[in-house]
Amino acid sequence: MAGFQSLPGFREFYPEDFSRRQHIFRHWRKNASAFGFQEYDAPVLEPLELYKAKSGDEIEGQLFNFTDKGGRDVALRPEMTPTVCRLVGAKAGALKRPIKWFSIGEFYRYERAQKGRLRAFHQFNADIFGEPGPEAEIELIALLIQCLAGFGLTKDDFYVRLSDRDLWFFYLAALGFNDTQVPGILAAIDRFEKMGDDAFKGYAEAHGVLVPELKEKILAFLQIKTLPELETALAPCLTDKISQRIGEWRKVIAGLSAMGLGEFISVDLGVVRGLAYYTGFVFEAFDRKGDLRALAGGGRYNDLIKKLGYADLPAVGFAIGDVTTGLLLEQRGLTPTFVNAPDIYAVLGGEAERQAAFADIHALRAAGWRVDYPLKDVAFGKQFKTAAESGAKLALIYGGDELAKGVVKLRNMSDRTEQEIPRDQVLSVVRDFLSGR
RNA sequence: GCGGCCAUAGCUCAGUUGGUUAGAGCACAAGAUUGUGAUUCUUGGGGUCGCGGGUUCGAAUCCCGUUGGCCGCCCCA
Repeated sequence: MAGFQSLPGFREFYPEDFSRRQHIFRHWRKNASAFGFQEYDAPVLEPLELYKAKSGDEIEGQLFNFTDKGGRDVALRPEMTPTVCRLVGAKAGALKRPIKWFSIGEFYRYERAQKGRLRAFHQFNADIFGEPGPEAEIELIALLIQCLAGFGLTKDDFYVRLSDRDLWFFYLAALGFNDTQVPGILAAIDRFEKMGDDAFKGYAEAHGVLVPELKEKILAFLQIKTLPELETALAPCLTDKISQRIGEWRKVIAGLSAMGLGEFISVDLGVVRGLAYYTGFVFEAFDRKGDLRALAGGGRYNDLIKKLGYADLPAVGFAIGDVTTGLLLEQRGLTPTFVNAPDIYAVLGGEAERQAAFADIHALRAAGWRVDYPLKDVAFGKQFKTAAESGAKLALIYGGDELAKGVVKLRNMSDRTEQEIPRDQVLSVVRDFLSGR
C-alpha cells in the first residue's frame, strides 16, 4: 500500500459514501427549515481561548489545537455551541425573536477513535435563543425527533431520554445537600448506569460515605420513568421552585404528546450530561437496542452567553451526529441506493447518433434534468445495462433507425415500455414524463 | 493518555513444519453478442503480503520496532 494514508479518525467520502452523507444532510436541512429555523455557518478554526472560557483548561487535551504562524493559539472547533453563542451574543439586541438557528458542519476532537466516535465528524446543531420557557424545549425536542424519524426511524428504533438538572438541584437541596456536595452527586448519577455502586466512590472520598437512607432516595429518583411517578416522588418535598418546575415538565410532555410524539419520550433522570454548563432540561436520543453511542444530545444553557461576555440570554440547543445516525440507518436498512441517479440515460448508436444526440442532451441538462450518456462507443446491450444500474428513470435511444425517421425512442426503465417521439418534441415529452405526465 | 486483539488484491478471505513465479470468490474491464436490462462462458487489469529492521541459504509465515484498524478504560461538549 504505497503512498499516503488519511489521518487516524478522519474519513474519506467516496461518491457512494458522500451520497449517503448528503441524504442525511438533506433531511436535516429540510426538517429544520420546516420548523422555521434559519441556517448559519461560522469558522472551523477558532481561538483556543473560546473553548477554555466555556469548558475550562482541561478541555485542551481533547482539542485539535496548535499555534499558528502569527503566534495565536487556535483550535479546530470541537462543537458549535461557543461559536453560535458568540454570533448571537454579538448581535443579540438586533435579532428578531425568537432566534431559531441551525447549522451543519464538521467538527474535530483529538481523541482515540472508536465505533461511532471519530476525530472528524459532522453535526447538525439547532438552538433557540431568548426563550426562557419550556415552549423552546418543545420546539427543539420535536425537531430532534423529526430529524431522526424523517429517515423512517420509528419509536421502536429510538427514543429521547428527558432529564432536568434544575430538578436535581432542587431535589438534592430538599434532601439537605449543600452546594459543594451537589456536583459530586450529579457526577455519581451520571456514572451510575455504567458503574453501579462504584459511581459513588468519588463522592465518598470528598464528602464521606453517603447516608444509606439518602442514597436510597436518590436511586429511587433515578428509577422514575413517567411524569406521574415524578410528581408522586416530589409530593413530600414540594417547594415553590419544585412546584413551578413540575408545571414546566407537564407543559413539555403535554406539548410533545399533542404533536403525537409522546411515545418517543422517556422520563429518565439518569441523564445529567457531562458538562456543567447545562442549567435546566437535558435530553439525549438513543437507539432502542442500546448498542450504539448517543444519537443526539442537548439541553438548556441559560448562563453560557453571559459567561462568554455577552448579554444575559437564555438558550436551548441540541446536536445530532452523522456517525451514529449513519450506523443506525445502516442497521435498519434505511440507506438509499440511488440518491444521485440520473433522470435520463441516453443510449447512442454510433458517432453520427452521438453528434445528433448532443443537442438534446445539453438542452435537457440546461433545463435541469440529470442526463448521462456513454463517453465512448459501446454495444447497445451494455448501454441498457449501464442505464439500468445507474437508476435512471428513462432511457432516450438515439439509433440509426430512429434518426432516419426523425424520432427518438423513449424507454420507461421501470416498466420497460417504449414510445417513439419526434425529435423536436423531446424536451416537452421528457418534461411531461418526468413530472408525472 | 492506558490496556487487549488484528493487518495478504477495491471487498470477504485462503495460504501446509519457513521452500519455485502468492491464490479464490465477489467487484471492475474486454469479448462471446453491430438494437434492449437476465443467465452463462472466455479473457484481462489489479498485490514490494501495512511499513522498517532482524534471524535464515531462503520470510506473507519466526523475532523486535512502528503505523493503522477494531474493542475496552479515561473522556464524551
